Amino acid sequence: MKQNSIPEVITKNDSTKRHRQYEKRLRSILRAASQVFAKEGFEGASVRDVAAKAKINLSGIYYYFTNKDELLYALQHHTFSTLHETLEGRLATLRDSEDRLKAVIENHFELFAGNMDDLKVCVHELESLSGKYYREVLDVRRKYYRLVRSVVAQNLDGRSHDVDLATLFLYGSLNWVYTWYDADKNADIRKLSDGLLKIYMNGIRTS
Amino acid sequence: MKQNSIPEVITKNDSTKRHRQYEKRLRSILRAASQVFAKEGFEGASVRDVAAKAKINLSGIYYYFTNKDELLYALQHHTFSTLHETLEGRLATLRDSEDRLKAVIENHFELFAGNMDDLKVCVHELESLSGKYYREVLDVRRKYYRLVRSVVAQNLDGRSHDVDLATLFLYGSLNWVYTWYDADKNADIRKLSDGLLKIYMNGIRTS
DNA sequence: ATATAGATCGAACGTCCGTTCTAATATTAT
DNA sequence: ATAATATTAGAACGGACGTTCGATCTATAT
Repeated sequence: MKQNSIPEVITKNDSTKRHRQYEKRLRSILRAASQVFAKEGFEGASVRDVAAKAKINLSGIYYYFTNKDELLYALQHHTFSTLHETLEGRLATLRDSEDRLKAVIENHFELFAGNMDDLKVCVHELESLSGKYYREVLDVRRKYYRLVRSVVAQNLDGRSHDVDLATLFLYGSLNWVYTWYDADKNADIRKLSDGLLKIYMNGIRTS
Repeated sequence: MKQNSIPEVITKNDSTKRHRQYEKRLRSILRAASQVFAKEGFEGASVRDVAAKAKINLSGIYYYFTNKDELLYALQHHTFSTLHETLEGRLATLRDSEDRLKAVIENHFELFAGNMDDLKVCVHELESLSGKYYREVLDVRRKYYRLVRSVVAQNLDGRSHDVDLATLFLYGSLNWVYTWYDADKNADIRKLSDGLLKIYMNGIRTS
């Protein structure tokens, strides 16, 4: 039943009991990998740790994934794709430029709050892959970047800001969150979103 | 001649030839470590790589540093201290709140441009140390954070922003720079500083 | 019930890593 | 010159790591 080397691409909608078991295991491994990578870093984490957390034998991992890199690849590809897709979904119904910028920020923060480990691994291990894996993840990242950039550009319209610079500053605020966010202290995600939106739109001068 | 286990704290101003040689070697090792850690990540980098880049024997490293962690500690402690000290120096003569905020941003970006590897290692390996090493670096980071925070607070004065949130968003923009900065493309550091200052102060709405 | 393919497991291999130990060399002090 | 000390060098250790392999177990199909 083992399929493609790229787990995202599910071959057939084979909904046998076996297939469902397979997918369940695969997801549980990815969840374990996400937790371990987030805690130890990709290089510092061992496949043995992932196996232990997923309650599977070490070699069992290699039945589902061809190597350690592919674990990170699957994680990053899936998470960045989700980030991009959910944002596209939100933007589809919005026309007002400020609403769209708000959607960008809320989408990022809400997805982060719901998948802290995933987002942290994505943001912190940007350079841990290489070759084909790296390039494919980079493609998705670029798609997401372009989408965010287009929303920023729409808000900038006519003003003398460098679009990429403005986008990257926003990116920084969004991505840095994993280093300080505390689920207890910063429970209210909407407050974070509003705070950033206000500052980014109007600056810290306005109240 | 080997001194304290914490290289920052130079014991005596022993200016013998030997001592000067010792310090030179020590700095060359730190520079090598900075380059290797920036490229491979702290966990991914090997002490052998650092030794090779510093053109010293592997065991030579252990004459100057007690272990690999101490290399990172020395690097981070020194760089964060510098960041803090240079900012304090700049702020000493400035009273206007916007000027002071500008100093924060310029200080960070200029120091980054001049020591890309150091800053990257500092920002990217925030969690790679533990125990005493971690705590001591954290102390310096906190000092720097408080200083930046106080400048932000001064600019916020009376307005309904959360001071920590506002500081952390600024932090994000500042620290994220290592992921995208290209010395050729973004040669003009002052342009970066001005761009961020404008956005952070006035938002993207104003031209 | 038996055959077949899917899934799990235990054990091992080769490699690289951080660190240490001891000997050798270079520099300074007497 | 000789002794003392600072520094470098080479070799090795024990352990952890990613990965592989063949055996074994399990579920499905006939």
